[in-house]
Amino acid sequence: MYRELQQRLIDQVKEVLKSAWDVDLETIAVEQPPELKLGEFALPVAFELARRLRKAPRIIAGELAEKLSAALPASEGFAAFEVAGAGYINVRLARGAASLKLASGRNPDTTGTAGATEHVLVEHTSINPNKAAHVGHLRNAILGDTLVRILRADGQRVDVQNYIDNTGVQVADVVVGFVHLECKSLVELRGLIAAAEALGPEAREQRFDYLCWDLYARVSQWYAADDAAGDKAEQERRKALRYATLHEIETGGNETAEVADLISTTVLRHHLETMQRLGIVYDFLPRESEILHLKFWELAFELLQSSGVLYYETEGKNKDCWVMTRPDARVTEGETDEDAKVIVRSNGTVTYVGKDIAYHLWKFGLLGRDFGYRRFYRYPAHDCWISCESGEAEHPHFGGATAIYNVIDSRQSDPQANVIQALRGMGHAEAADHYTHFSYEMVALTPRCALELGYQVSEEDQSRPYIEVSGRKGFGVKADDLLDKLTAATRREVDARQPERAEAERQKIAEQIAIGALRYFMLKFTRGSVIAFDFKDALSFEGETGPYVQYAAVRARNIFRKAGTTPEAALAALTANPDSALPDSGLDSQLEQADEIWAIWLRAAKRSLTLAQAIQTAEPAYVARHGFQLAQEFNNFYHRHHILTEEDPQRKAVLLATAAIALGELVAVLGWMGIEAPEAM
RNA sequence: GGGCGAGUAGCUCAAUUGGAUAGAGCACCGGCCUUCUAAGCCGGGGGUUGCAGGUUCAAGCCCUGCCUCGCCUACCA
Repeated sequence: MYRELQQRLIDQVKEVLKSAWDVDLETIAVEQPPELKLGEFALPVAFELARRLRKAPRIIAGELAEKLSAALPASEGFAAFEVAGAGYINVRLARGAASLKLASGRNPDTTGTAGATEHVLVEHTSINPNKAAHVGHLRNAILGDTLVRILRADGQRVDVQNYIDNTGVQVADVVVGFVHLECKSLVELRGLIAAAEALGPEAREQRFDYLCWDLYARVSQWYAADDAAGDKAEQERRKALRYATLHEIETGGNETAEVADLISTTVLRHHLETMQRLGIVYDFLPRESEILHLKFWELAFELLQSSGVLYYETEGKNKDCWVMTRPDARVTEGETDEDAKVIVRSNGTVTYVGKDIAYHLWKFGLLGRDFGYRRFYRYPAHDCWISCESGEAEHPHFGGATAIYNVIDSRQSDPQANVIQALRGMGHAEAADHYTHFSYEMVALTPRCALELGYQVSEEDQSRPYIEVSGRKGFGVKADDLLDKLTAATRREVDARQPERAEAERQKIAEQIAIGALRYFMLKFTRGSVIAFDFKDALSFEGETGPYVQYAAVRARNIFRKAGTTPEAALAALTANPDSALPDSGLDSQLEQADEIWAIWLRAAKRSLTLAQAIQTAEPAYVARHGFQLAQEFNNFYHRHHILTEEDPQRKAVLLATAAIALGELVAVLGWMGIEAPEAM
């Protein structure tokens, strides 16, 4: 609602400027005064006009305020226009009227920026299926899932994809590990997996993706051939084995490929289970194996050639390669562009970026070919599909999106830019414009955390603020370990605070709080900052944390339970009495007198503004902050006003309605972040 | 060398994208549980926003030049 009033104000300011002074301004800055008592909007526009109109800002502000006051009557919700400071115009809302609107449910989520016609495709998680998920993958999945939730809250149609690179070198490395280091046959591997699965989810360390974690690190070490048997020749032999294995996997139809498929599929299932613990689900899992076998690249190659995006290099270091000019390249006429991006190598094989271009043509429905589909994983509410060469006859259609978001860390910004450049070069400007690389910085470990986990940390690394996580080195915090640790910590608290509750209930609450803590932790940082992970911060449940926000919601719920009423009834009671909106009546005067009560209504009114900002800037941290601030305001309100013992019925009605609005807003915002408000804490 | 990101309180981070006195959390110090749950509330100290210029009525934010750190920049995927 705040957003709509802000837009109304901007439009009116433009109109007044035009009619009174014949001034056109592109943008009108609107902000909020530093203190709530000064008003809800502040216009600094008079400063901008001072020179132009040859008048002091305060004079202009006074004249403008008067004209706005006449043009925007109280019936629209604006109560006063006041000149303040050196020339600001502060705008006050009619608090009672605004609150009544909110109480009657006129506070839409949707921003109206995209509309329901947009078909959005969000890709996130995309973990190489060769080892257990770690804390870095959690940031990706939580950011991606939250993006999906806020886009859906905005009314957009969103499909969620998790890309699976099941034929890449990372999977090949684990295949080399099982086949050549562990000397396991396909049959033996099947037995090993069955045995590991039979131990159940409690035997974390024996779980297959955990075994792969260790093996992957061992293989990476083994390639270096700096062990006893190793020399230069041995190193070459091992490297050759690596690429031969990769080649067999890419080609398919052999036992090596079957081993790879078994490994990647098993690990993938564990990733889906891990993410499901956090409430993260997917609609479709496109795999690289199908991009290869269904010849997506061959089609894309023709399109790239005919559009002139790719050209055959005849000279220089990229001789005999098909290359592409980089987006920011400065190419001089007649000279060889040595900096060009190689898409097809001189041996005829295609690079990762090439395959990615083909895949993205499919995403926008520009390739002219589709995957086969079959059901792969069952969620309580829906099926998750996976790509295959020829699948089920009846299936949903994925791809053909009008806008896409790729949640991928900032290290991939270069290849991402290459894909966008290719789309643009092929004449798909529309697609390129709606391609968002949702970029974020990595999660690293603090040196203290690394030492705590028992890793060897060099002197140099110890002096750094953080150390990069590395799957190759087996260096990192596994997602399930972190979740287990968090849940154990929340469970101890819940056991102490809620001893009378049943075991199953306590466990459920503990898990909800653990998820709240983890998801909020990953969302509170803006995308551009590296998260230096530390158990001390992640296991904190006080201050700016998920549990803090959850606790505020639980407190609000307790009020209604003990009062024997519901939030809906409290809001209905408020709106049932139309006189309450009049000045000097209960509602308006109470809100005027108590900024800490009004603060909650105002925060609730900013719902769509927050959503719009979060979407426009692709920054979920705005949502996290909005939730935290609301929780702070609610806790403040909670302490100052004791609702159940309030004797004045009119006053009690306002306080109850305020709690109702706070609760509704807290639950909604937590929902955007994929966090539940527990029954008790 | 080029590209991207970061540099703000002791620590971890914000700052409505150029606006009023740069804000939170943690840590530290001091108060508040016979109350709708203290996973909470109130108060306190703590800042030359990496450095130097510039643009502007107004700069943490924009421009120029430096400094420090991280990532990317391969016919790896």
